[in-house]
Amino acid sequence: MAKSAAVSPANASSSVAGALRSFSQHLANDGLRFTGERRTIATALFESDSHLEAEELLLRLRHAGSRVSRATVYRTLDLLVGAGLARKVRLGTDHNFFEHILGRRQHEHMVCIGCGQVIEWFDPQLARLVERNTKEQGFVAARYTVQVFGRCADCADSDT
Amino acid sequence: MAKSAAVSPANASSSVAGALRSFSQHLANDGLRFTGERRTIATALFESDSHLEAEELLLRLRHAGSRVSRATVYRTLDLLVGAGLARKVRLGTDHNFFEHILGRRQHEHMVCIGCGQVIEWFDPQLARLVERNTKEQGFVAARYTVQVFGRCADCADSDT
DNA sequence: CTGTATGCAAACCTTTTGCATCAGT
DNA sequence: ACTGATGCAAAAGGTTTGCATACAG
Repeated sequence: MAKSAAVSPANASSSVAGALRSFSQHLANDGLRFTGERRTIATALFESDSHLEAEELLLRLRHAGSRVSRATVYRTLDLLVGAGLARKVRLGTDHNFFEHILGRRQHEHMVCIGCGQVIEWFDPQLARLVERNTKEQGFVAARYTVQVFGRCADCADSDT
Repeated sequence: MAKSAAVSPANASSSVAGALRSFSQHLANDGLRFTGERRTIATALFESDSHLEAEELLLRLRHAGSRVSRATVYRTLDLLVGAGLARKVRLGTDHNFFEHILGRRQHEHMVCIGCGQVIEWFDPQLARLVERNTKEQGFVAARYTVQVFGRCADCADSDT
């Protein structure tokens, strides 16, 4: 699927390049190196159009002929999160998902407990609501996540 | 701390009894047994005034002289969640917390990344917001959780 | 009595880590 | 060259499971 220097999501390719540049700079700022493995992993995440688990990402890279190790995948994903270029989210399972942040506004997830489908949603009022409640406590929020579990339209229909 | 048939949170003792009754009925409905271990574990959770990890609960029971096994603690906590008497929440760490639902309205959590303190909060608009957004997708929500991470008032102050 | 539940310890699974080797800068 | 990065495999840590034994209904 993902070739070495893939072209993929056409309209996103320029932002992928920009994100890689940004990642590289973040690394340099911290005296860290922009290695081939890091570029490969970051690219795979940036080109993915939704949340991805570490194992799935590793599999894709392996299928594409890359020899990166599982450890490096985890280490790099953490670096991406630290650089503010990705987000780590829990969706009810026992492992994490990662999703890049490429100019998309923050969104939350609805997880269907019937078919596993994940729907992204956004409500401008949510941030305000969180802001209001944290401020009330003198709490300085850095980030927040919302997960809704239930049944999607299709699965709800088949409930008779 | 928690004696065998402790008196504890005075004002809650009657609801603890009610919750135990409810648990017992749920079990009976499913052809399951209300064993001594299940009563012990459920009581410990019901008497706890906030979120508790399985390991901490096990420790408390052991200190109180109980011989329940870790496996039974996990199995029983899951039963309680299934019975709608408890909630399993993730607060950023790699393990779950459990909190009983004894007539308290649903609340969300703010976790301080400085001192680990967890603040509970509630906003009547939140449920409406979630409801509105799920309905928009034809999604039937069963439950939702919100976690906010940041620095509490004290920790924010010590940031210079 | 019958079928569940328990305890124990081993298994699981994702994520992390130690260490020798490799490669950016 | 210097120092950080990688791969491998083992360790970790919370949670689950298989199985023989022990009880609730």
